[in-house]
Parts: sequence; structure tokens; C-alpha cells
Amino acid sequence: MELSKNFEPSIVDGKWYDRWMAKDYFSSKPDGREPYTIVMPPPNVTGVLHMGHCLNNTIQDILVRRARMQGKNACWVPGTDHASIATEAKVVGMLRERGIAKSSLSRDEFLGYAWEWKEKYGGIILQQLKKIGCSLDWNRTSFTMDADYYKSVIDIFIKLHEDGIIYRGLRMVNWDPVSKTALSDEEVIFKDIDSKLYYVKYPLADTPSADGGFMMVATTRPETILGDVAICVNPTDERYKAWIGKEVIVPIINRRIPIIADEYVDAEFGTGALKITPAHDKNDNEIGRKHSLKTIDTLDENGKFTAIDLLAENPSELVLSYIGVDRFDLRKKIAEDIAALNLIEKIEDYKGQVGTSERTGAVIESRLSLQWFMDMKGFMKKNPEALSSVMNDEITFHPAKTKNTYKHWLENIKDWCISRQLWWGQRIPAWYDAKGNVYVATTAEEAVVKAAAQGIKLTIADLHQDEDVLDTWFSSWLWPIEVFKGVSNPNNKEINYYYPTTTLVTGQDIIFFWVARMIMAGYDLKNQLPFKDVYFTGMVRDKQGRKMSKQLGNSPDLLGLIEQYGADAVRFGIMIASPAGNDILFDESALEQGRNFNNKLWNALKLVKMWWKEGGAVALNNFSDDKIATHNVNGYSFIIPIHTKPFAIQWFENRLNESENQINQLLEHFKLSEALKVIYSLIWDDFCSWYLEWIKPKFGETISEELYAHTISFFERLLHILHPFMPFVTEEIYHLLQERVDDLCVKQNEAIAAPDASILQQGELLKQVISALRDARNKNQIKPKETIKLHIQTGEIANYKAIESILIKQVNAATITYTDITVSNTIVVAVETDKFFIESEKELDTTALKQELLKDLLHQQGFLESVLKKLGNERFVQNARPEVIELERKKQTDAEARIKTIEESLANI
RNA sequence: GGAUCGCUAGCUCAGUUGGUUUAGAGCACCACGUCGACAACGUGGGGGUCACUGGUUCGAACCCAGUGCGGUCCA
Repeated sequence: MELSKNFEPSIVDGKWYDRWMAKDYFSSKPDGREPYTIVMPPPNVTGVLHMGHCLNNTIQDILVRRARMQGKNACWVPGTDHASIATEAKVVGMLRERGIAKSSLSRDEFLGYAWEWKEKYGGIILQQLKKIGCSLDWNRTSFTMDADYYKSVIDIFIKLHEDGIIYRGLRMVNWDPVSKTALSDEEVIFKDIDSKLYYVKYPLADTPSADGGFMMVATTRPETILGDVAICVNPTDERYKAWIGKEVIVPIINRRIPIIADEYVDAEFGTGALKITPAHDKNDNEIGRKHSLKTIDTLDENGKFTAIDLLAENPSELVLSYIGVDRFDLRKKIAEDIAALNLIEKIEDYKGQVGTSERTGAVIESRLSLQWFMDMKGFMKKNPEALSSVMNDEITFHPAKTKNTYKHWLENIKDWCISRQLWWGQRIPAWYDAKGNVYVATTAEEAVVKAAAQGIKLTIADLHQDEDVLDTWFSSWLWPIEVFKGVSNPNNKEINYYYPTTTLVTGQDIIFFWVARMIMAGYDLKNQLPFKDVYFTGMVRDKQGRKMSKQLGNSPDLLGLIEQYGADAVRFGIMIASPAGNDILFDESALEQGRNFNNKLWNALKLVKMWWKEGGAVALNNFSDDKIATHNVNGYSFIIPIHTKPFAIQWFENRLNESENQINQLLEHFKLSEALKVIYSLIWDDFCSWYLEWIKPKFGETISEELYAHTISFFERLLHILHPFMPFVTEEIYHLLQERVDDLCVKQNEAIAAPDASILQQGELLKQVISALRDARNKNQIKPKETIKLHIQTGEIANYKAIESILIKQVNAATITYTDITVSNTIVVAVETDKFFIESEKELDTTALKQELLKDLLHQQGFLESVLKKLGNERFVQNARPEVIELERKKQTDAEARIKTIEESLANI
């Protein structure tokens, strides 16, 4: 078969994915093997594949494919998250485009549209994962709103309520006025903003004159002033000691409020006096509670002014005119109106921070609201393993530094607000009667029973269900358990086999949202960790280190890249530049490198196939082992091994064993990027640049059956090692190397022999000599086509006998001879303690040669000096470990020998 | 403001408990090369006071302290 010039992924990729699917390689069932389980972090059901997913899922695929080849029962579970707030926002947007307002729909109508949307767009992202080769068990595809899953979430809510962990309460929450829902602390992103600091005067009450003095307060939020209930100062602040207990007047509303003292106030900030607005600030609310102050709410759920709490005070026309004004306009308006009263001293520029909604970007309002919460401190008391298991590495975080972040969060954990004022999600199973009593139960029927148990007689008609749904993460935290039905059908065969899962791969950004909570759920519900290793990826950024965003337009079109470079090249590109836990600077040139690597493999295939002849595939065991024999060289008798195997085969066999051990070690430690680098260099440098060149026959000649069989077998081993990283190209070449029925995808690993250090060393010497001689040729402008005569002066002729034929070919020598003395009128090259004399037709440029040697001499002398200094230090000789001293002695003798060699060479010129 | 991580070649990063030839790789760069695998390539090459200042040690990129710069998380 004629092979194309380059590897063509677009033709190959889909073909193999279909075949793997047809053969059902990715589906897993419990059996006697050790399981290797990964649950995919479920992307938003309406999401599309981006670079972050690509990185994340490529890593998981590498781990899963490797486990599969190691003979483990690999199970990788796909699925999607209903992503309550994000999806609802999308559906609302879609409806708006169709001219439908959410407010005009009933809950059921809205959910109808939402499900329709989900069915239409829900699967897209999963289909895209097939394009990058993800070997997921598609039969297990799960969704966080599947019927069983939904019910499990509800059941867990009820259980935790019964445990006293979930409660309902009126608390300060983070309120998103755009999506009109409460958010958890984790969903609030703090951003730096430029704002103004307003210095407002609060006139002192009960003073005879209008100009009886005032309290000056600096605030960034004058729009909340009508909700002020006190002014607070630090009790140690000398400036204000006399004021404590007096009253001031709130501008515009003319409310009398007290001046109180609390340690919380920072005397350094602003004027040292803080206005207290318990309805609109978390800290103010704390102080308000501590000092039993009233709460006066002046902003509604849309972030617009409301006067409901003010009506009792008989507010002025001016106050009433604010009704319905948005908070940001209100800020300007109220500031102006206070200024008109001559009560603003000054306005300063101020750099502050505000919380914004992770989803809508809206500035968050702290708002007093009746919501459902989880008592996290109480929960942690019940499940202390959630922290200890991570700290003692039962659950190992990679990189380990993320442990600190985790610890800090858990030790300062706050209650989790789990209710959301949305419709898309699991509806809270709480039922209210007319008196406002609440019954937590799966159904209204059960709620009636619960009420009866409390002696309250109700019918279903008397109850209405809570309108709110649960935070998305309140369902995601069950993911590793419920994808195996561990909640809905406890102790089933699957959960007992696959759980705890093996490895979790996810972004650092959701360590609190998701990772921490899965660990908590694992211990609370299963009394077990949910996974043993957590591999955190960094964020994918662009070349300049900027976050990828729609606005910047710097997020590449992933599917376009796959089309252009091929899935393997994309996988390579993203993995080669991805140190564990660090952000990845994505650069398309890495994809080019991946594509070039594909071609390198492809061309190696073409070369090897050129050597194929009828009956070429010969079993390896047809060839006998090495033996030891005496050998005659130049009249001297040497004991040297007679290799029936050519040196190239021996060397590469050992090189493979060495590398494979190294790669396994790297992968055990999740150093995927480094492992790929080792594989890349093993294939490109050792296999292609050295091994294939060493065995390459002259044009028109063929290689021996032995060489051919070994080469095919080496190539297969390389493909095997590379397969988890680049599944398509490796499978394709595996099948092109020779006719076969099996697939690389499920080929099992074989035991790796220990490498023979002496052969590896000899290989290194050979490479070093070849490079040095080529360098010398290059520097002396000997053309590649011109042959040389090579004279070798060495104490170890045996070292060179086995590699002579390779050396001749690689440095284009006509002859090789061994010599005891310096050969005059030649280029001299020193490697280790051996000398090489290049005899050539070419006129020699002795000055350049001399300079080269002098430079080397200087280097060696400097080196020797540093070694001698060490050895001359008495304390070093006394204290250092013997093997370290031994090593330094060897360095010394080596350097001395080399200096001698160079000096002799210089004398010869 | 608190916590935390980092600073090694032009760029992105390795460097395992301090000693392994006076620091390694890939990309980029320079020179030469189009002999039957590969120019998306080959063969060579140049390039770093390991952020700075002190300390511990026979010995420091590595350990300790401080300074500077940058990132991330939390408030």
C-alpha cells in the first residue's frame, strides 16, 4: 500500500473512534479486576467545549487509557450538570428573544421550555468530547436532574434536615438583583473598582442652635443612608469618647439615631465613625444584632428603593420620590440631596472592592432574606475526616500546595446558603401551611403525615410547596456516589465495586464549590472518601497570560483546531505545555509541534515499511542470545562478548526498558507533561535519529530478518507507550506496521526488564563520539559526502569493536584503525580519555582547531581547580560521605587525563 | 489587610531527601545541508552570577531569615 506523504488525521480519527465503540472497549462492568474509576466533572448541560474542558478531559483520558492497558477495569463516567442558574439564564434569554417574558409563564410552562432546550442542546458537549478521543463509558451518561438523581438530592436534603444540619433562617445573604436570587459566598467574586468616598455630616440632636455640631461619617454607599440606625465609633478613639450615647440626626429622613461604640470600627478608616445600616451590610448587621438595633430595609429585590419600612416614620415627599429608583442612580441622587442640605463635606476618589455575581456579573447586595442554609460547622463536627483525610494524604492532592487552600477554607467555613429563587433545579421539599409552619417531606402526602404526627390536622390542599430550588452544587456533590446509584439504591453491586473512585481531575477554581463538598458528602453518606487522588489543573490562558474570554476573543475554536491539526496534535499541544497545577499558556505553536510529531511517526513508519520483504515478520525468539568469547585484535587477545544481536538492537532494547521505567514513575506521580516529553524524545531522538540511522542499510540493500523483526517490535512498544496521549495516530500506525486483528487500544502491558547499564553507557559513548566527530567535520568544513580516515587511540579497543560498523556509517569514515601514537597532520578530537584523529583530504585550519582546543582546555582546568579545592579542604574530606569523596576523586582523575589529552593534541598541531 | 505559591536561557518549564563533570529540556535563534523516511526535515552551534541581601554548612538553585516583584485564594 502506498502511504501518503503526511499523516492525515481527518481521515483516520473518526474511523478508529467508531471501531473502539463498535468493539465496546470503553464500557465497564464490575468483575474480578481492580477497578480504575473516574467520574468526569459534569459540564453545564448547555455548554460547548472549550480549552479548559479539552485539557481536563485529555488528562482523564490519558489516565483511563493507561489504566485500561495496565489490565485494570477502567470506568470513566460522562454526564452533565443542570447548572441551575446558568441554564435558567440561558432559557430566559432564549424566551426573551422569542418575545416571551418569564413572568408571564407558570412554573410548569417555564420548565417545559427548559426541558425542551435541554433536550435540544444538552448533548452537544458530550458529542464534542468524542472528537478529542475521550474513552468514556457512554452507557453510563448521567444528568444531575435524571429522575433517580433528582430524588436522591431531595432525600439527602430531608436527611440532613432531620440531622439538624439544614435549617431555614432569616439571614444576611448575597443577593443578585439581576437574577433575583440568593447566592452562596463561593458564587461571589470580589472585584476592584473605582468609587467615591462621601463625607457626610450627621447633625447632633438636642442642640440649642442649628449649628450645634455634627458627626462626620465617610461612606461609599450614601444610597443606604435612609436605613441608618446608629453611628458607631471605636471605644478607644479619644476623639469621640464624649459623643458615645448622644444622638445624631440622619439627613433627609431626620431620624434620631444613637452613637454607639464597638471594637469592630477601624479608627484609621475615613473619619473613624461608621454608619450602621443593618439591612444592607453584613458587618453592620452583626453590629446591629449585637446592640439590638432595628433593621430598616430600603432596597427591594431588584435593587430599587422601597419605602415600606419607612412609612411609619411619615416620610417626606422627597423620600417618597425615591421609590423605584435603581440603587446606582439613587446613590447620585441622595448624594446631591444631602449636598443641597449642606451636609456633605467632601467627596474623595476611592479604590474599593465590591462583590459581583459569578454568573451575571451584577454587583451583589447584602440582603436580609429567609433562606435555607446548611450548618457547615456542625456538619464538619460530624465529619472531621473531610479535613483530616486530605491533610494526612489519604486523599492526595496534586499539587500538594492546594492542601493549604483547602485547610484554610474548611477551618473558616461559613454556613452554606442552598436555596435559590429559581425554577430550574431540584425544588425544595418543604411544605407550608397557612400559619407558616413548615414540614420537610418528599411529597405533600408525607407532609400531611408529618403534620399529623405533631398533632396538626391538615389536608393536601392546605399546603403549598416552597417555590425555590436548590443550589446546583447541592446536587453535584453527590456525583461520584449517585452516578452509581449509591443514594437511590444503596449498596448495589456497582457502587460497592466502583466507589471510592480512583482519581478526580478538575480545575482549582472549583475546589470549594465541588471538591470539598464531594469529600464531605463522601464521609457523611458513605463514611468513605470519594476518590484517592485529586489532580488539579490550572487555568488555560492565552500566550500573553490573559484569561480566555469571549470579550477578548482570545479563546480559540477548539473544533476548528482539531480539524486543522488533528485531535492527537491538539492533545499533544495542550499536554506538553501543562505543568501540574500551574496555569497553561496556550500557544498554537505547541499544536504545530504535535502535528510535526505525528508526521515524524508517520515517516518512521514509511521508512521501516520500505525494508519490509516477503516473510519479513519473523518471530523474535528465532534469534539466539549473546555469549562471551575471546577475540583477536591487532595481535592482542581480548575477552569480549560476541553479540549475535547487533549492538543497535541491544542498545535500543535497554534504552526502551530504561525509559519505560522512567515514564511509569513520572505517571505514578501525575507528572504527565514530563512523561510526554520523555516519550517524545525517546521516539524522536533515540528511535528516529539514532536507532533507525544505525540500522539503516545502504540504498537498495535490505536489513536482516532479525533487525526487521526487532524494529517492528520496538516500534510497537513505542506506540503502546504513546497511545494514552495520542490514541488515533498510534492505533493507525499499529495496524499499518503489520496485518492484525487486535487493537492497540486494549493491548495489555508487559513486564519491563531491568536495563543493562553497561550497554546504555556504551550507547552514550557512541552517541558522544559521533556528535563530537560530526562537530569537528562541521567546524573544519568537511562536506558530508567527503569520507575521512579515522584513527582511534584508546585503552579500551573492545569498547569500539562492537560499534565500529555504526561509527563508520555515522561519521562517513572510509576506514577505522587503532593507534598507540598521535597521528600527525590530522584533526584531533578528544572524548572522555580517548583520542580521535581525523585524516582528510581537506586543508586543515589549524588556528580554529587550536582555539577550540584551548577553550576546552580552559574549561577543564577551571573544573579541575574546583574539584581540587574541594578535595584540598580537610573538613570536606572528614565530613562528606565516602561515595561523594570517591566521586570527586574520579572527577579529578578524569579531568587530569582529559587535560593531558588536550595538551598532547595541542602539541601535535 | 490576611493566607499562600512562585521568581532558573528570549519564551514555557524540569531540577526527586543539599554533593552525579563549575545548571537541563522544548520552542525560538544562528551556521551548514535537499544522498530514497521526514524542509512540518537533517547535522551542528551559541545562549543562564539560578530575583536580591544576609545566614546555616566542608559544600546551597535546593535549607533559614529579610527585601523586591508577580500570581492565586480569602476578607
